[in-house]
Amino acid sequence: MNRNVQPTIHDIARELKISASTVSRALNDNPRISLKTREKIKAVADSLGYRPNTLASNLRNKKSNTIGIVVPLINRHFFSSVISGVEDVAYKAGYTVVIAQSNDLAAKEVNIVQSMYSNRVDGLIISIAMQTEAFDHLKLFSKKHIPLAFFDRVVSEIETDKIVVDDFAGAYKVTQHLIDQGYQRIGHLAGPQNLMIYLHRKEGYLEALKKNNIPFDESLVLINTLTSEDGVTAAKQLMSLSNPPDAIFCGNDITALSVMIYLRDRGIRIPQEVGIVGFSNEPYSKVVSPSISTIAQPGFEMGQKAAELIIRKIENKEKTYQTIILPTELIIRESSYRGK
Amino acid sequence: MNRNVQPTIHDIARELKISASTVSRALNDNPRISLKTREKIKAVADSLGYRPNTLASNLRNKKSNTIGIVVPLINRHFFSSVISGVEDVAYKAGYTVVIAQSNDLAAKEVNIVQSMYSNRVDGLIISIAMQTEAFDHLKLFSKKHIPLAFFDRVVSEIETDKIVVDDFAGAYKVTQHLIDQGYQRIGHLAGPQNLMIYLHRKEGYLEALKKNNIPFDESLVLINTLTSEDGVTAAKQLMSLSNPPDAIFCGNDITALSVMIYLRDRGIRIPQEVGIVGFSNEPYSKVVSPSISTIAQPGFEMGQKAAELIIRKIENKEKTYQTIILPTELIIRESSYRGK
DNA sequence: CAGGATTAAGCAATCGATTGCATTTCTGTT
DNA sequence: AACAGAAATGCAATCGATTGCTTAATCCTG
Repeated sequence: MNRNVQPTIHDIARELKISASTVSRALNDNPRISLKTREKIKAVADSLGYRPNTLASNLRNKKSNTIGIVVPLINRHFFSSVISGVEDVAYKAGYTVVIAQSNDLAAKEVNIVQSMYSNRVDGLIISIAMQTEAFDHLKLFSKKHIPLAFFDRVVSEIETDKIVVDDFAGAYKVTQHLIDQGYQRIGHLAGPQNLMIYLHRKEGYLEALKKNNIPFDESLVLINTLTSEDGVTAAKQLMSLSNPPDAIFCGNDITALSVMIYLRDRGIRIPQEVGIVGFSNEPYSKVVSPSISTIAQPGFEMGQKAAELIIRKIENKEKTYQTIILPTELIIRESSYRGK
Repeated sequence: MNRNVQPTIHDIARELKISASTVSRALNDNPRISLKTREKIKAVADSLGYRPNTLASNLRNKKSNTIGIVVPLINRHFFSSVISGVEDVAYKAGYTVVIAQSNDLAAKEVNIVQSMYSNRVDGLIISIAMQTEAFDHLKLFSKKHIPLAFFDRVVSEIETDKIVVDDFAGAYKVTQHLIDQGYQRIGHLAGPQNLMIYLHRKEGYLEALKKNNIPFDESLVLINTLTSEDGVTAAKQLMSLSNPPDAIFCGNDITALSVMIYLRDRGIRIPQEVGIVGFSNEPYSKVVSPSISTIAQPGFEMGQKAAELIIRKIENKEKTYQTIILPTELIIRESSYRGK
């Protein structure tokens, strides 16, 4: 009954007894077609409810006007902020954004990236999964000269655009802050050291200790995957040391929160007895009690920058790669402030 | 220098001196092609680094294997959870997810939806913008028989699949809870009444009052857009009444939090003097102090359900429309618990 | 070993939009 | 009226994968 079919330029052409090429040109406002016919064609297009088939256009033009973005987990404030930033810029520039989440699984990441390649995305923005340690799926993009940009969790062995925050400086700042507050034995929950961000955070921490002549105690640094549960496990381990820490720099706010709750439930006063700082400034860190000191990362801006960079590459306005290091901001809150 | 070109089935065909159709069939494991040639072809495909061009395939098959999802704001826990759920199911079923955010602007929503149509998404999942009041852009989908599903913020005048939570029951439960706790004058911050969710929440609230023979006082119900700022403004207005409320049912957790902070800063004790409840169970609601009582909405599950429904429609396994009403859960926390 | 049955593979059109080159139509001039 | 030159439009191939219909190759059996 109902015509399910979607009209094409040929339908418009038939209606007006002209050729499809004229219709195509008219709809693209090509001056080769007289204004009069152009208007006539557009009127018919409207009346038929014509909408260009982007697929066909993309195939012919070898351009999908699509940017892919791969994140470990969409449902995470930092990442959804980045996506939001990418979408914001991409939309304004006429690009569609395709998203996928790796769930921090290397295997899924490989699949996703290959599927994005098959979908012929014009560019790919990615923050790699925790487990990812082989990069052939990503090298494919650079090999084929398809623009690729990393953000946050970057791969150092692939030369391309990168947007990161200054993790080292952030970690240094936050550690120095703990020291300024009079904390003496500062522990650190670090993330997987194959990821630069966590390595840099640990290095910033170590550097701050060194600058302040605080001896490094290996037993105070624990490496795990920084889940909520990891935080509890680590807190248990740290506090059962014969000489437990009086402050803990957690690799992210998720562990900072779970560590804090664990300590609180054990009757340990924060920040009086133990100081806690996190990293990332999750929305809840500001409103929990005590509120959590942390390092703010400009997620939305990272997304915007990543999108801008990749679009410049796609449109060939830029040839050279750059690494943009965005500044972080130390946010001092209750969990580490003893009024000094 | 470097061949930037991506090999096609024709390249494989030329290599083996066979026809492209055979290659196509072989790669799709069509039994019409002998196992021997199939393997030969796959080997060559591998060695050339062949990846099918999904664009071409989609054009020919009139199917994009893509599902569009439009949300007001990606960067919002409930919505990113839904997206995550959609992505989860879609990925497993071989679909790509295209996202866009309307920023709660009707005009942007219209643009996005039209662009998704042009991109020939196989189905569209959407939660409409607050301001959206005309629905021609969405009717386009139902008119063309392209599967469409609403979640959360649905349009009642379009008949299609819908996934909502039981806002009425949730609001009833949470209001009844306040009454059980001994609160007598219960105010309500409501959202725009053109959106069913907010209308239903208000109705659930009214019904609970009625069932408990509590007279309805119009001055206790304020309608706004439920931003953080709206919460403060509303709290000010409510508390300056000659007979202010002793409890406030906020239309979402965002306003619940801002109302709570406003009251706290004015020295009003929560829950002793004023009880607060929210709606949506944002991640921070559990960890703020006092923690906020709220209604949990299963965002991830909504996304999964929406994806399942729309995929069934896309693949023609289901003809009839359904409205799935997911149950909500009342989570009683400190902000409204006086130990009764 | 002929001839039908079976198996394997190729031809060419198709999806819808785009574009280089060719053709038609119009305009103005002598 | 005829014609050059400009203006307007059309033809047909292309992008890469798919598929109905044929054709070619191989097999089997009397």
